[in-house]
Amino acid sequence: MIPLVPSRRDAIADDLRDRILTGRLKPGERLPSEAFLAAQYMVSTPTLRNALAVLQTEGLVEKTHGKGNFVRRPLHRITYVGGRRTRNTHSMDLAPLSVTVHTTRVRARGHLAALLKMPTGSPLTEILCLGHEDERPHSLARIYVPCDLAPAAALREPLPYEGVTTWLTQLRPPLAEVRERVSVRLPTPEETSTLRISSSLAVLAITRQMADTAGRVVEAALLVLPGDRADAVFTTHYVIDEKGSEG
Amino acid sequence: MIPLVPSRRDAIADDLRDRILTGRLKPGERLPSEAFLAAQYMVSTPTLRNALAVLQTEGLVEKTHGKGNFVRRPLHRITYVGGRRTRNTHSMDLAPLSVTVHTTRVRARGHLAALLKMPTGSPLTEILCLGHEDERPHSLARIYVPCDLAPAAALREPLPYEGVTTWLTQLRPPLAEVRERVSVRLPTPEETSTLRISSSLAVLAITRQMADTAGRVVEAALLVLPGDRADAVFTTHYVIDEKGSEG
DNA sequence: GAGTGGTCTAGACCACGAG
DNA sequence: TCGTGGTCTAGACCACTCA
Repeated sequence: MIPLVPSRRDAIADDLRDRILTGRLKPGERLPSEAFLAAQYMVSTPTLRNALAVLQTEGLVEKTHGKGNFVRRPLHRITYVGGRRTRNTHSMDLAPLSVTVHTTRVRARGHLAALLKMPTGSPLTEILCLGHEDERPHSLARIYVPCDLAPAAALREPLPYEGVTTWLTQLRPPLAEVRERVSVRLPTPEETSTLRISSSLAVLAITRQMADTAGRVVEAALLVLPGDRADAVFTTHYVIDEKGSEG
Repeated sequence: MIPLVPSRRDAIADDLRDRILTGRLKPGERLPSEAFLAAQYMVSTPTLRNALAVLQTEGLVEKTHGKGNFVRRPLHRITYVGGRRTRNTHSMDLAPLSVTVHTTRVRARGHLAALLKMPTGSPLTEILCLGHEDERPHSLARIYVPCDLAPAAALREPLPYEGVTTWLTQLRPPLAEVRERVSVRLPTPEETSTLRISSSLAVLAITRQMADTAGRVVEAALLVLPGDRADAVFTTHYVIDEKGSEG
C-alpha cells in the first residue's frame, strides 16, 4: 500500500511541512519562488507545484497569484459548542472572533423553507455573520429567523454580534429543542472567496434548527467552519431514569 | 474571482460529473482509458488526470491502478446519531451496515490515555469496528474500554456488532454524560487504505467520551466517517426552567 | 505481454500584482 | 515592464492488473 519509493512530491511536501512546523519558515513569510524551489529540489515546476498543493489543502500554505506563496498565519482553533443555548450560557459560537453582521430580508425557498417548516416564499430575516481574526475571515454563519420574531426595523442599525444573539434570545419564546446536523463538504466557490480558503480545504457545515415548546422552528442557521480552524463539541447529559428515557 | 476562461480541467470535470449524475455513465461502470478520454477532449493526459482528480475528491470516481477509473457506486448516506445512547435507543451508529468486529488488548498512550483519564500504560480493550456495505468498506470505529469493564476473555469469539454494543451497555454502569468532539481532517494513510478512499477525501472524525455518574470515563471512541457518505446529528432537549439551566 | 494508471520532465504561454 | 503563479503540452518511464 505504501509506495517503496516515496514520490518526489510527497518528499518535498514533507520537507516544507517540517520547515513550517518547526518554525524555520515563519508564519506570514513568503516562500521562495516556485522556480527557485524547483531548482533547489531539482524537480520540474509541476512537481513542485503539486507539493505545494498538498500543503495548501492542509491549510499550511496560502498561494496568491502574482505575489507568491506564503506560510499561512495559523488561525486560532475555535470550538463550536453545540446545544446548551440557555440564558446563562448563550451562543459561544464564534466567541473569540470579531464578527461583522449584515441583515437582509429574504424569502424562504427550497431547503431553507423545509428547515424552517414554513411555506416557500415566507418572509425571513437573514443575519449574515462573518467572523474575523485580525482582519482575516475565519468562519461564516447565516441565521434565518421568521420575520415576526425579528422585525427588520430593529436591525437597521448595525449591532455587534453579541447584541444580535442576546436580542434574538430575548425576542423568541423559550427553546425546547436544538437539532444540529454536521457534515463535511468542500466549500462553494462563494465560500471560497468569502473565507479566502482553498477550494480543496473541506469545511464543517452545521445546519442548526431551533424549536420552541410548541414545536415551531424559530431559527435555522447554516454555519460554515473551515476544517483547519474549527471543531464542534456536543455534550449530552442523562437523567437517571429506570425507564431509560433520554436526558 | 471567477475566471473568465474556465480551465479545460474544470470544463472536463463538469462534463464528466454531469454524465455521471444524469446516469449516462452508470455506477460501477468503467470509464474509457485516460488516453482515450484525453484524445476525446483533445487535451494532454495530465490535464485529463487533473479533471479526474476533481471528481475523485468529490467521491464520484474511483481510480484503480492498472485496472481503470470507475464511476463510484454511491454508498448509502449514514446518519450518525449523537448522544441518546439509552437502553431503548442504543447506538444507531452504523446501523444499516454489516460490521466486522475485531478486539485486541492495547495499552493507553498519549491522547488516548488523556481521553480515558487513565495513566499511560493502563490496559484497555480495543474494539475495532469496520462497517461494510456489500463488501465495500464504509466507516470505521475504534472503541476503547478499560479492561475491568470489558474482559477480553468474553470477546475471544466473534460477536456481531449489535452483540458487542448491547454487551457493553449491559456491562457498564449507567451513563451520565456523553461528550462528542467533531472535526474535519484528511484521512491518515492507514485510513485511506482501510476504507479504500482517496487521500484527499476529508473525513468526519468524532471523538466520543462516555462517563458514568461518578465521572469515570467508561468508554472512548474514535469514529471515522468519510465525508461523502456520512453526517452526524445531535439533538439537545431543554428542561424548561426559570433559572435557565440546561436540559 | 498488453493495457492501464502513476509520476515526472522541460519547456510554453497566459494572467495577475506591483513598481 | 518584470516577476510571480496558473495552466497546459507531448511526451518518457515506471508499477500494477489481468490474461
